[in-house]
Amino acid sequence: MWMAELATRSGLSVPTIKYYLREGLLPSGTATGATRATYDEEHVRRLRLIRALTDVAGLRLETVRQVLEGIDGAGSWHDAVGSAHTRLGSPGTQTAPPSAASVARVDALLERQGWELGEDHPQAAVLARTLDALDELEHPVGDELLDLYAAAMRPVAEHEVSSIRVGEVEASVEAAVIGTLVQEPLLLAIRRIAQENVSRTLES
Amino acid sequence: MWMAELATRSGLSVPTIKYYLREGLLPSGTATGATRATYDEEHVRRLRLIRALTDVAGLRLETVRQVLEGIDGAGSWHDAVGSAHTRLGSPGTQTAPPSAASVARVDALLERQGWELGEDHPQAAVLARTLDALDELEHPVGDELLDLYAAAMRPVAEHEVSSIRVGEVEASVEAAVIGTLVQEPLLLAIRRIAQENVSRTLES
DNA sequence: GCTCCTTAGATAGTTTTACTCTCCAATATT
DNA sequence: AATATTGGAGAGTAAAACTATCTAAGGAGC
Repeated sequence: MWMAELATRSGLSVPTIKYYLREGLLPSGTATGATRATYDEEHVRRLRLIRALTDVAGLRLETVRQVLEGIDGAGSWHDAVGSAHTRLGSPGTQTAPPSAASVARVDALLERQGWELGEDHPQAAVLARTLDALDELEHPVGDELLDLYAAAMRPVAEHEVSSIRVGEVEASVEAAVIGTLVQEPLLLAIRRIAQENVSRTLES
Repeated sequence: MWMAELATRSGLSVPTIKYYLREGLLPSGTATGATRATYDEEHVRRLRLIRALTDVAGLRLETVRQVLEGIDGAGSWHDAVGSAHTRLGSPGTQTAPPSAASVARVDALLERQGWELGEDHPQAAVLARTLDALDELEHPVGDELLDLYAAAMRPVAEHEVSSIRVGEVEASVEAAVIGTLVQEPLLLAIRRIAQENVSRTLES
């Protein structure tokens, strides 16, 4: 298909797609001359993934680019998710290093849960920095809440990982990123709904 | 304290604080003349909350402003969280209305869980739109995953809500917003760490 | 072959968000 | 009285994500 069809199929404008090509988010089509190129279903899928990662998961384009590079270079679920997590850092703009106390608390959590993580893992840093932020707000969270979160996420993670590992590795690498990033709003929305219902029950 | 001290105490620059004042994110200090005003601890707290909501929870300033208005006007946990959720919509930029099929699936989920929610609740819309997005990515999620998420979030929500209701209502309204929004990265980071560990276990 | 239309590729312009800077007159401080 | 700081207002800036324009080269229809 040509550019015009790619635009209608993906629901994006031609200038936007050109912009994504320039930014390295979308691979070039197959050139059929100096001013012509054809695109395939893979390009449509890629565009839909880009929009899901920006609109649904709330990632910035630069982060999307790095995540996509990770997809293209990964050889397994573990690779893909690890790569995505490495690029992600935090959802916000935090960059300051976490306090030693919070890092120790995260290490203790991993120890209690029997979880292993490489040195300087970005999610561990996010965890520690968020603990710092909550302390500064005079709203510290206890280890029991962290353990509760871990206990809640363990079966979720088990189901999510195992449900993806049925297909072949190549396709499942993309599925890994979708399962991790695009499903996040699902989990958060359900948490918020649950909170409101608990709150309503206690109120009356 | 004066502006200069407020700046050092909050870690923000004077122009940034002036900007927040202009944008209605921070209430004015007590004027002691035409060109002087004093600020108190409440201002320091408010600034720290603003930075946590932007840097940690990833909210835009306009959303922060609406959430803060909700805090100031709320009379209970339920009010505060409900107001925050109303302003939030989705983390990304989604605005299109969800499909009828997804809305029906969300209604069925609420029914199965015994949860009630007002008409057109924003989190229900986020849920439905995310289901649509996952369908378009040819990565549909089943009702069993939604139920698993709900089962995982139920005890989490119960703990979070009940642990806040110990103090008086006034202060707990702010705690409600912090507990909901600022703790989100904690939950997501722990989910990602859990996923990596499950993945590592299955890999070897 | 000729005309018209679309396209690749490049450059420049726009919009939004979140600041950051500059002024000015009025105070405080010294 | 001299100097420094502040409140308030307006303009300027930087980054992100598009959006528009331009040019020359094809290709499609006649």
